[in-house]
Amino acid sequence: MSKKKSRYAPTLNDVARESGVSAITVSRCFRHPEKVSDAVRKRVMETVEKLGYVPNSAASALASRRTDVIGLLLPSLNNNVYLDVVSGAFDRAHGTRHAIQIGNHKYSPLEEEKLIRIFLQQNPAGLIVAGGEQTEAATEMLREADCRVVQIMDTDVDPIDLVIGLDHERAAGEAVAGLLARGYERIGFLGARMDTRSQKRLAGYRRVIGDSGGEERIATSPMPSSARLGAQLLADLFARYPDTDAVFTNNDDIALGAYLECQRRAIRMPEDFGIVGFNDMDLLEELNPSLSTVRTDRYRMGHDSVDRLIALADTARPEGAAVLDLGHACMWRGTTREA
Amino acid sequence: MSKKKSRYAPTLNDVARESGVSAITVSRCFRHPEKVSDAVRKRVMETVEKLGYVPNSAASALASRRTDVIGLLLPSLNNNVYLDVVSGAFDRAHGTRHAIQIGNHKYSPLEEEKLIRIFLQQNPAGLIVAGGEQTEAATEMLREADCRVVQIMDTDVDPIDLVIGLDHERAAGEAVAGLLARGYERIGFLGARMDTRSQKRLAGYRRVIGDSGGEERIATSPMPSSARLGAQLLADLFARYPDTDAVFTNNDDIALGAYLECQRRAIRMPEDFGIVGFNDMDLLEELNPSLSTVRTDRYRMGHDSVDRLIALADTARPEGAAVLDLGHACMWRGTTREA
DNA sequence: ACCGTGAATGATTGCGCTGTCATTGGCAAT
DNA sequence: ATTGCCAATGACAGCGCAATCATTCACGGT
Repeated sequence: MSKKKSRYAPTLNDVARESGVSAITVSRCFRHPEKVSDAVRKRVMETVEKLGYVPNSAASALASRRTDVIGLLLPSLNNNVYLDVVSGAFDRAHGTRHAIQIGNHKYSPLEEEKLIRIFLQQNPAGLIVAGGEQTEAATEMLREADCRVVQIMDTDVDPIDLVIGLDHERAAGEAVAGLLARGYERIGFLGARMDTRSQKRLAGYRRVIGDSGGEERIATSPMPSSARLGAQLLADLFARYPDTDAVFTNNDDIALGAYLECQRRAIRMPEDFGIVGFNDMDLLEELNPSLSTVRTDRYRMGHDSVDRLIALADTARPEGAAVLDLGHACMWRGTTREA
Repeated sequence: MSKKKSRYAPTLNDVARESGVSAITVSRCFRHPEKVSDAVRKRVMETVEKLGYVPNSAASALASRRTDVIGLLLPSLNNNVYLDVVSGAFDRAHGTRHAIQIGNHKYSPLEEEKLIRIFLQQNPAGLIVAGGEQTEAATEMLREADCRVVQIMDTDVDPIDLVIGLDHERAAGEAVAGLLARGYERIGFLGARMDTRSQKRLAGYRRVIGDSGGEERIATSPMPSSARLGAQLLADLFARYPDTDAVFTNNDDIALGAYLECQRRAIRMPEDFGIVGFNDMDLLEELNPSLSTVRTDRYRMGHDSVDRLIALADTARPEGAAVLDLGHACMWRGTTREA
């Protein structure tokens, strides 16, 4: 046993010799099992078990010009929203031969373009990109890509193969309309890290407020979301619009901050003030009163996009791109009055 | 030209031809830049830029029997604790040629063993494993592995190359001792998902309670942590020990649940009841009163383990394994009295 | 008996890169 | 001038696998 090298790692050839078949037959047992007779496959698989053979993915990738890697490009890893996506993606990939490779571009389109180039160069089995803020070059690469691409989070992006997301503008609009329906009249918007999705939520807020003839009351910050920032934004909003009686927030972190700021100011919820968050993080349902919010199914976005990519792997680009709207659900809970 | 294919993807040879050097020299510019003269390297790198060349990692891995992948084996992806580790690991790997490959074994040692086998077979640049609950076979594989292994989270594991973590038993003991020092006398323990780390925290609780001559008051559940479960566990504890005046909890989710249950029961914190959580999730500092907890540096565990692995890649197993204790910090905040 | 058919299996080749060893040439010490 | 040495660069082979094409063989229809 040398100090280095897992030297006895068996190869395809070892398995083939041991099972009395040719190497390619062993290969087929993994890649195209339907092309091998049951008897042979069983024998080969027993040898595989016995020797502890694990295919060398580098060799496989080199020979077939195709890896089993599904790339998952995200704008952040500091956010529960994306953790849910990751979790769904990994759950679906688990037990398949596919691996998920995460890339984090930190909301930088240039960084994203770089990652897309690197990922595509490795011939992935598929690619999942979050959000539709790519550079032109990146979009072009995705269009030309030799693998299927799933765009997640938003539905209103320029589709390539498949889009799985929701309509943030509509979801926000519905939440704000729900506040109006519940008798709140002077509704504000709190938002942090105003990326495109946040912009869309703001647009939904504006549309509904505009339609209702109400006044826009907006407090935003380019900083990343946090509860602390949420409290500051609400304080800011109150400073400018003291009679605000409800807020719709960009996400649940901000909502929690606003919620706690209300508690500090002894503002009664839902009687005198309403809050609606966005995303439905588990924790916040437990508060008293519990937080009203808009539920989005991030787990399923991750899960289903991997599911579709596995199904679509090795297929040609479909004629028309499909858009899967997973929708949303307004969860009216304790921080808003009854309708 | 086939119907698809990132067709003009340039290879090493293209770069070599274009720069007027041999292929191996281009290779060296990437793998061993110090062995190439500055002039040549500059010229080659310009060509690389010009052609948009990206090395084919499969070919590189096959030829060198070494990938640039650092495996990160985690017991869960539904938990902020591990998200922080992931985040730190990705941040450190960003911009290097190394990629992080996550594996999620969902607290199953058998699954972990399988993942370790698969990962090692790909000749990773390094491996990070969380927790010390491996099967014997898994431990053996890690010991024989042809790459450096970093064990994170705990410090009291049987070390292989490098351990980066903290002493959960000690941290818990300190937290409980802190509660005693703050005048709480009938202290309970709430715990969910009693994995080894939770067991260690429980052991720390027991030690300190035992030393103080107090009575053990323990409510645990095998279920995954959640705020809801925390509330239930506290209710359970009160049912059995109505005079409990403080709890140390397994983690912050449980602590939040206990906190909210106290609010529902109108129990005053910190006067009549103390709570100390574990992990220091950002959100909970914002509560009123803010949650006392034990801060642990998960981000740094992820970050530093990648950092060390990059430094140690291609080195032999060191003689003595090193243990890096990142320590912890008891954050005495609003849910506990002054000392 | 003959052929055609198709399922099962095998032989060959090369994917793109890097380890190894060989070669070149410049320079300091003799 | 000669030697030895080292830095810089190159030629070649082969990593482990799968695409491609070739071969074998059983079987049913005529």
